[in-house]
Amino acid sequence: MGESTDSFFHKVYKVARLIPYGRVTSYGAIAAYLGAKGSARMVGWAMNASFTAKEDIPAHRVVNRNGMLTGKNHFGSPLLMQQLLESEGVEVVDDKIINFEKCFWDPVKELPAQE
DNA sequence: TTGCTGACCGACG
DNA sequence: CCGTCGGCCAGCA
Repeated sequence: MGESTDSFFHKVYKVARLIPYGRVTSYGAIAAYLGAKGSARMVGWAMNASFTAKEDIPAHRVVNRNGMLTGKNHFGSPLLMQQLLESEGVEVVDDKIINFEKCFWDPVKELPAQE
């Protein structure tokens, strides 16, 4: 069953909403889970559009593979992304997540196969 | 319609 | 270690 009635963006949002509180994942991990490993850029693009989405998307829980807050400039304030993460107990220093491996949540491992 | 661009990633020298 | 390049593909002028 897995029709493609859902757009790629919508699939990205669905996964993003499943990221547990206090955990983070990467653009590439979400792309890989959706079976489009090479489309990590599209995940970032989807996050950019997530602000206009009707539902709340925890975009601050999505960082790049190095655990760096590369998308911080797309939040209202460049400090907002870090503040949101720290409010969840995620330590951030110099735009980089401390103990990234520990906070990392991999949808490919944590979630069942995509529909 | 064509041709950029982009919150990425991995490979190469 | 560092810079650069190709690939991926949805939006937009």
